[in-house]
Amino acid sequence: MAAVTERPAGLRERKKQQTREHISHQATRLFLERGFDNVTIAEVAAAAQVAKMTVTNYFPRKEDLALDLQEAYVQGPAVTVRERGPGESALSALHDSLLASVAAHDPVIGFSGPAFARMVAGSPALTGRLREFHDERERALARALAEETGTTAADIRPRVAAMQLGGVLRLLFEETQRRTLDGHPDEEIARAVTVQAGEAFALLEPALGGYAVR
Amino acid sequence: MAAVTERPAGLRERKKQQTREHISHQATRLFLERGFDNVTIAEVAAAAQVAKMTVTNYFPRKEDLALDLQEAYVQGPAVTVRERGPGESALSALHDSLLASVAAHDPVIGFSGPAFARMVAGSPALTGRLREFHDERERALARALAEETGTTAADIRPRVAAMQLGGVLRLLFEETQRRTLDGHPDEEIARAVTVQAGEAFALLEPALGGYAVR
DNA sequence: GACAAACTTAGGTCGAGTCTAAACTTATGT
DNA sequence: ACATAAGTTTAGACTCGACCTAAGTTTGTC
Repeated sequence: MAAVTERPAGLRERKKQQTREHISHQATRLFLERGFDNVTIAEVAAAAQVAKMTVTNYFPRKEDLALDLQEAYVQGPAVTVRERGPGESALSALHDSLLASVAAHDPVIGFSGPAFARMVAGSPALTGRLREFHDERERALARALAEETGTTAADIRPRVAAMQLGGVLRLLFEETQRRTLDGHPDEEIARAVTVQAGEAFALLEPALGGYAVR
Repeated sequence: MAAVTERPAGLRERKKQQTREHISHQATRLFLERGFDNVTIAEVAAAAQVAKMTVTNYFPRKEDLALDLQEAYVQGPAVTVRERGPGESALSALHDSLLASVAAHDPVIGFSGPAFARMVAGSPALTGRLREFHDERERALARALAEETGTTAADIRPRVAAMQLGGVLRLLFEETQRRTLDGHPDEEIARAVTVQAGEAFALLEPALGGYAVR
């Protein structure tokens, strides 16, 4: 049986990856300097020395030039739930995973630095895109919970659970961003958010502590 | 003391209101006929016999031409919580209010008819705007809960509660829309959603049954 | 080295959103 | 009733993101 995931990694693939990163890097630099809405795709293309069309080929939407955490952000919680150990609830798996990310100052949960936070907060297009990510994330989590608890597709239970769990993660993300905008250092934010995470997950405990225990 | 809310209702005000409704009516008609993304603002302006600029004066974003339920949608739950009777929890007030809206086939909670549901589902711009509404709604609800329980602004408790309560309302809205898209009659949908509402609110009962009791 | 496949490029179109200056309409003061 | 101020509508131009196409360039393969 051939390894399907193995990549030949030809010259073309490497060049594409390089071009993609080069464009993304130039774009991020410009966005942080001058704000997302004050930079046009044409300027990004000029800075990266490619055609406008090449930029939009790699990044169909302008927002994707600034937010390339999509995959990790959307799939993270669903993966955490699927990969948790035996005897563990979805709730505690997500709590543990979050605490680890907080301790590591993971950008995916909001530790993106003040400049990035300002860029996002200052652009309706970016906050809108972030909302889409939250939405997809909740749906991915709902699927993970539904397929595990083996209920029918119409059952609302896993969706309510995913809404609450994803919702708490979202609130803590927003909290991290807000404190970053206020100029607090990551260490201090990590301590505060750890406490808030404890409070928030404790509030879900009565409803979800016994749900989805493997 | 003069009644500040009283309006002179001059000719100018009346004409503006008329124009606004006329534009909105023509727009909705065109959108339902041909789909939101297949109608341009210029066409709406032509149908209403005004200048393009007049359309965008009244409706800064194109999506607002189709979604004029904003105010009721966003403020509804916060108002319900503020106006509930003594001894009642926020949870049960919202549950009761929702059941009444379901029984009345209220468009604001998703009973908008198949054509409207198709229009919304078929347009990323509209679903995105709806997400913004959900967001504002949750924040309005969080404010109502926070000012009542008298906690500090940094306290995460009311935000978690608003996330859970607003989230359930959102899930039930989506469920109503989904069933409408599937072609089921309102009566049947109302019965099914009433049951699901019971299940969903019951799931929040352990966490929120004793919270925000007036 | 030739050919096919994949990628990049220039140039154009469309539509939403914004701006401005001028025309028009309603309200107000004498 | 008239003049003038204040508010509204209008045409036209402009920017930008998104999409399309046809031609050109690079990479992979035989």
